[in-house]
Amino acid sequence: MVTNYQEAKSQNREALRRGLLDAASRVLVSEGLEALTMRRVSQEVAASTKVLYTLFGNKEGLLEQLYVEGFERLRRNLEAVPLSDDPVADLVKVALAYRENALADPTYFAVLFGRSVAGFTPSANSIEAAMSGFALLEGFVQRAMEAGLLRPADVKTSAKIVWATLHGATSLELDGYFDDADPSSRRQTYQLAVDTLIKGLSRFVS
Amino acid sequence: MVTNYQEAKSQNREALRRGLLDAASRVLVSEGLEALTMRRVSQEVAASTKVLYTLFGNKEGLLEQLYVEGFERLRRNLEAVPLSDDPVADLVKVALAYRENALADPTYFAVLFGRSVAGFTPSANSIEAAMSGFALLEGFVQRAMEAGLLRPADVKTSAKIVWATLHGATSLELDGYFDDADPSSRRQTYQLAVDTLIKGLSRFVS
DNA sequence: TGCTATAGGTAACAACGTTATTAGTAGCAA
DNA sequence: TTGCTACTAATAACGTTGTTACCTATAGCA
Repeated sequence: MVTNYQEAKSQNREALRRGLLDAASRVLVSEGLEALTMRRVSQEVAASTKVLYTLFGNKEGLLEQLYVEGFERLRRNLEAVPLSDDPVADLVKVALAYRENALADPTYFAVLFGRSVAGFTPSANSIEAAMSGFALLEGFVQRAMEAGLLRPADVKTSAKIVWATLHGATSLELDGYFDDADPSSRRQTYQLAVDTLIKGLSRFVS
Repeated sequence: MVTNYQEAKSQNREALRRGLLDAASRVLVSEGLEALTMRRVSQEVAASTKVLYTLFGNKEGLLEQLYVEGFERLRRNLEAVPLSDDPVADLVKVALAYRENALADPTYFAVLFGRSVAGFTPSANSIEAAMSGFALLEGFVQRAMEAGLLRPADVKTSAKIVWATLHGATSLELDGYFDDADPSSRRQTYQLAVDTLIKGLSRFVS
């Protein structure tokens, strides 16, 4: 039947797409962004570059899929944070998870937020798909605000402020501007940034 | 005399270097990072690419000079902030200037903070030279802290936290994640981020 | 006037993204 | 089985990029 054929074909396509994306991820994480060439990725799966072009269109298309994948990984890592009965403590935990996610795979972080990846800017469509991680952050903020722990304000704006702080501290550290002696003091700087942020958002000052 | 000859030669070299760097700046600002090729820059000054290689070594050398130039521009823009007798208000003004600097020349911002500019990572030497802008920020923080307006803390760490907030909010806006309806609401979001930061750092809560 | 050093132009090389051409394969109908 | 159609992938090529080997020319000096 035609439908089954089409279905099987699209399943094959999906499996192939997934395999190619994983190959690209492997190259990206283990060899860096410079090594992520069409030839390198295709040879990773022992095929020609043509496969990449039929499935992703061009390199920008491949990068866009990696971009979406990177945001999914971020969301999964933020979702893995266990909830307690203290919304503010949970917000701090998710803040730390943001940094951990970036430090675990810095090259992915570069795909998500490195401007200037040769002519790559994610489509509005991809950006929207990527915002689910932000929506998650927004949930944490809303929860703390509804519990009366944060000063009443527009939730979306407050969440943007939270994201900006986490993102700025993480970016500067990854770019080497927090090069204190040891890694633990960098972690402490991040911790203090989060503390300051919470203090600024809090209804009561401790 | 040898010294004069050498001096004249090095002056010429310096003038030439400056001219090439300005040409590269023009291309970068007006045509974007993709257009910044060795051939494009050399044709901007009607010369061959060889000149760029004798003066900068390779493309990474040219990017490194643009990196230093970008941080000097940032420092100049931050220095242009007029001082008042309110250290906290001045800190807010310098915070706004950070954003303005980035929005004025986003491509320069990409050179400074875009990871993944094809294999470009600034040398430790350049990073150090670039930190003068940060030192300036540190001065504003110190002034406000010594006036008793900010909660006593390590000045350098507090300045890092300030920088992280400004940088995060600016980066996310430039990357298109603050795509509210109009630009003025983006400015307001940034303003609120700065307010929250100040509140978190303040000794007294208003 | 020659000698030396060095800077700059030309043309080429290797690697990259991309595509035109070609070959092969799977499904379908006779 | 035998053609026909659609589509996929391999190959080889093209244009552009960073880079360099080779050559030329110019400036200073004896």
